[in-house]
Amino acid sequence: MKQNSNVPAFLTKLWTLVEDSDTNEFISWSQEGNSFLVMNEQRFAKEILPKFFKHNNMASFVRQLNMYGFRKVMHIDTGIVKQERDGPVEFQHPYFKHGQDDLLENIKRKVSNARPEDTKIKQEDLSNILASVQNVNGKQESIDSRLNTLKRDNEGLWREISDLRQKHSQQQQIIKKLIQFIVTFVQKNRIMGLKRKRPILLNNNGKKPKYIHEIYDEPPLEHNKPSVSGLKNADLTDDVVICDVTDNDTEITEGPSIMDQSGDVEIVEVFDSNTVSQTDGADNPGQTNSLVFEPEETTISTYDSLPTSSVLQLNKPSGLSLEDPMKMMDSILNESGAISQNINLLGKVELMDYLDSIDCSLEDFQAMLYGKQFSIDPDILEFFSSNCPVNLRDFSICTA
Amino acid sequence: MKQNSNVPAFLTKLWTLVEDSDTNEFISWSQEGNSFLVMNEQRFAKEILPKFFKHNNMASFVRQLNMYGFRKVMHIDTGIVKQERDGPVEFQHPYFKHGQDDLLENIKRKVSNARPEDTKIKQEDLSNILASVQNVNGKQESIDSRLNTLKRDNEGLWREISDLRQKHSQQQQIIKKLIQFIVTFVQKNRIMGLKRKRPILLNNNGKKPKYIHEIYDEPPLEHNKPSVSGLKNADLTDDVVICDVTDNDTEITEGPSIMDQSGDVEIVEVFDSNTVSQTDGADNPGQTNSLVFEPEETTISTYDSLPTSSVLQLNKPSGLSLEDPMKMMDSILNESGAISQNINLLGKVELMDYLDSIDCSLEDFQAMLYGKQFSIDPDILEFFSSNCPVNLRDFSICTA
Amino acid sequence: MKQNSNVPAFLTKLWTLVEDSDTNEFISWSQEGNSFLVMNEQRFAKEILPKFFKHNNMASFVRQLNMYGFRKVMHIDTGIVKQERDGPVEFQHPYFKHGQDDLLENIKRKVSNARPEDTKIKQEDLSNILASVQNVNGKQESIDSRLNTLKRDNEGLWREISDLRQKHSQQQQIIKKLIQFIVTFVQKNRIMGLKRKRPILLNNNGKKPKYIHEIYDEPPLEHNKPSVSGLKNADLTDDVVICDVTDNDTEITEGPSIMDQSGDVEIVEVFDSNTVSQTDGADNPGQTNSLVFEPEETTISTYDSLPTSSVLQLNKPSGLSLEDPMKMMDSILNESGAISQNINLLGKVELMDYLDSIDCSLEDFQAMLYGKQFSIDPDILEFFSSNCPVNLRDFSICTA
DNA sequence: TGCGTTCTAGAATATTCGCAG
DNA sequence: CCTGCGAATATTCTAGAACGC
Repeated sequence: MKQNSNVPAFLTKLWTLVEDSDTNEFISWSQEGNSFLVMNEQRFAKEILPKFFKHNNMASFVRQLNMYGFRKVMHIDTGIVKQERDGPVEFQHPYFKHGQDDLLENIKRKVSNARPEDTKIKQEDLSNILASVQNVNGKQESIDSRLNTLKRDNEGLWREISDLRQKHSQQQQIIKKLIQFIVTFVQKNRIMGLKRKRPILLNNNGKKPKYIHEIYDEPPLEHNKPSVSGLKNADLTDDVVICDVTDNDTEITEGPSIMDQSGDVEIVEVFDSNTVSQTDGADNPGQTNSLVFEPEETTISTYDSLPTSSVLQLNKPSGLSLEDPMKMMDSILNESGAISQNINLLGKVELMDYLDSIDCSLEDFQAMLYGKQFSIDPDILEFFSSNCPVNLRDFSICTA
Repeated sequence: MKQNSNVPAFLTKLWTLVEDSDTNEFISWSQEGNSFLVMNEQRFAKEILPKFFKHNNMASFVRQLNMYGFRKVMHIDTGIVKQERDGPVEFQHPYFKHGQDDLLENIKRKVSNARPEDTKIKQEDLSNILASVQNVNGKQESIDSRLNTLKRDNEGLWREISDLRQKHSQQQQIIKKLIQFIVTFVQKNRIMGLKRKRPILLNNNGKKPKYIHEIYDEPPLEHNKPSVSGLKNADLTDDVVICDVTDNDTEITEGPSIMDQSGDVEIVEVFDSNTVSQTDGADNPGQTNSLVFEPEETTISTYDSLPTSSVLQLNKPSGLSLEDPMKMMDSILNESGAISQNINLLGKVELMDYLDSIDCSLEDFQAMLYGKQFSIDPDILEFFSSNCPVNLRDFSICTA
Repeated sequence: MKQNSNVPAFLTKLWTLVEDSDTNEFISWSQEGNSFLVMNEQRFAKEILPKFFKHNNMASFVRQLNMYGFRKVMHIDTGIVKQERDGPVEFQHPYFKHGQDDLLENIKRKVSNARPEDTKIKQEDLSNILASVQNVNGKQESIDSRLNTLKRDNEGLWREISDLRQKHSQQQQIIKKLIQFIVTFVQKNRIMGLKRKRPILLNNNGKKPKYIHEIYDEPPLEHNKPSVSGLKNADLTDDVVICDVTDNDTEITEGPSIMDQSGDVEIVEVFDSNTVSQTDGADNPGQTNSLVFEPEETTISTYDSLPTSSVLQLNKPSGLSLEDPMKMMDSILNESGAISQNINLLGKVELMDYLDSIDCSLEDFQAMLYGKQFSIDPDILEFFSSNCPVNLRDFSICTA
């Protein structure tokens, strides 16, 4: 009995056992040769098995058969309680056939790996799934807290933005007020100063009171009407009347006296504004005009097209016109789209009328006046000192 | 007779039993061959069954038949005639037919449903849960990345807001400086020009009442009418009335005297401002006052309550007062709560004293000059009315 | 042999078997009475078992024993001495004891509940896992919606910020324009008004070149000194010198001619500008220049120390100078880094040239009215130059 | 590690019991 | 009472597992 190759001992022993004719009394091939029979189970176990194995238990033998894949062949009479001896026990295996010992090597012993594949895999799956779920849960908590953080963050952002919006709005208000103020101020200033740039008519008669009377008592009625109706002629009723003091010795005499005190030189300019040039172009050289007083066209082009090149503006006489600021303001308004209404303030006919009248008196007044020291209205000061309860600390200007 | 394959013993035994001609006496095929008959139930159970099974109970036999899906074939007379008992018992099964033993393997024994329902459901559940968990995991990754994106987004937002805050602060600083500048500028300008708008009292003779009468009682009424055409004719009666001091030798004489001292020209202003009214209230009719020089109340109400009706402001003589800008600035400050300190600059008593003194000379100075009506350059008006297409609605200034 | 209660047949049969003294040859209680012995296994199986069971297999008997929890009692010699084969087989069960048949009911047959333990536990796990997964799913939906909400929120925030940015930019533009405007305005105003504030020399001879010499060569030196040393005295050398044209009949006569046409009064100003000094550098001492027109150094230092005491400024005649606003604006521009270029506008040589020419005419004009020279309060200048740390680079105004 | 032995358990079928219709 | 079926048990075959070699 040789066992070559890697065929388990049990198989070779079994093969030998079944082949051996000496044991045919207890164990032998079936007739078809594809199975074997154990005739007298009890005697076989007690007498034969011990010769080949370490035991005499039919059970152990059967266990081995099962372990190698042998199956018991069921008989119809199985289960019948036979008083006498039991019928033979038959086992078969696809690779256990008579005369074909070479098939034995195909018979493999079973290994206990069936279960793990099934149940344990499920367990592993369960464990994995469980772990996965818990993992997801943990992550979810993290996500949740992060979400809450983000949510609070966003709320903070909204508050910030709201704050910024408010601040912006406040600034906008400030700017608006500022612009309003500036517009008004410029208007005022213009009324007072801008007109001055215009040619001043020397009131040859020297009778300013008289002139005033003329203006307000007599002529005013005349030039007021046109100014009410139209816009532009009113301007012609211009402003100031300048008398060249150089011609006037007495004045000159006085001037120097002042000059001696202030240490400044006197310059006597004779302004002629476009107004004058328009009405009395012959008298006013165009050059002078364009240089000093032609605010309209020149100025506009200057500011609109070259808002940044102030130098150029300055080089342009018209640029000096006080109309420029207004233009600039206009451009501001245009660009910012913010205060277009203010523009209208000046464009109104009513305004024109009013301004005309104001202009007349103001300019006349200023014409004679500039050069004096001004004082502030105490009331205004008081107003400012008492009318500003609001906290302006943002502006870190400290009062002495 | 061996039963290979996986056909249960019962089926093979049954098949054998029915086929066996030796047992035809007790059990045999029906005539059609699609069912079998048990003739002598009693004897069959006691004599035949034990030869094939471990029992001799017809009940057990029937139980097995039922277990494999066999059904008893009910005869019409079964329930009718009870006397005819012990008639043959007939059972049938779709796959139990005469001569077709190959169909036996289709006959399945009923099994307890517990297992399949249990284990198989678990498998399905496992699959479902696994898929669900994986799905959740996938979603979580998505959520996670979205969270991170949002987080970065928020960080960006914070940076943006920080930037905006900074820019706002910078703007605030700019505006502050601007306001400071303007305040200072206006102060300067005001000192120089603001006062001029006030009526100038001829200081020489101290005949303020006289002057006032001249201005307001006589001529004003006349030139007011044309101004009525505008909005507020009262406005046209404007601010300043300049009487040419040249007419008044004495006055002129006095003016220069002052001038000689301060190095300034003399201006004689006729104020019918509250200042004047305060000092000489009796001489100034309240009407005139409010009309021309009472900037505080009138102006304030005008600007504060009607910030948009600049036209009105302009038409109101008091509106023209350079105090308006200050008021406006004040309102700016008040609202923005920004530059309250600046206010104080003007509120000092020292300032008042100084201003008072300035005022005196200024008014004197103006008195000699004011008297002319001003008009605005129509070109400018036109420019403003036509050159501002931009929408400036943000600034809620409404045109009248 | 009756089997009461619910004790399985096997147990009662076994008990009977063991108890039955007739079978003591094959099966009996152990000496301790806590187990039973099967002496002749083979004979017991073939002779005894069939009498109680439907089989004669020792294996089936053992299987039943195992099924009811009986355990085989291992003998020390088992397996050691094979010769002494077929020694008695011993089984024991905690509730299978001699004389205590009442314990039998405690013996429970094993049911294929390996499943329940396994399957049911799995079921619970499955349920838990399933619930957990569903829970997670629910949370995830919540998170998802919250994420979406946040996302939309963030988008809104971005829009808000974009809006704020735009508004800020618009404001910035407005401010920029405003500053440009103010700069220009101040420039104009300065040219027109500032200069006037300076002492005007009545150029009686009408010799401007000559005038220049006079200013810079002779008188300037005198009043410059005080202004250099202190701040305020220079200011007192006020502004305008007004000459009453009424004195001059001829001029008046000419004026009215114009006036009749334009309806304006003529004003004659006497300017003394830095322009003059530049164009005629040799004639103008640098000192005078720096005093009057070189606002930079001197002015800057002045402003730093007294930023808040505007009152003082007001009280200081020099504070009236229009150069202050420029300085302030300059500081604004410098600090903001925005419009610093505008500053240069005033510092340019071209500008100077231009201003000079303008000044000549302007001053001539003002000469008659202005008579005093203005100077800036150095304190104010200093304040502005040092008190504006804020950066305004956002104002992208470029210098020419 | 693989194989053998033994004990025990799993699984399928078988037998029995009992209940519901 | 019979039929069909659930359920528990029984029987059989096979497998798991522990242990030893």
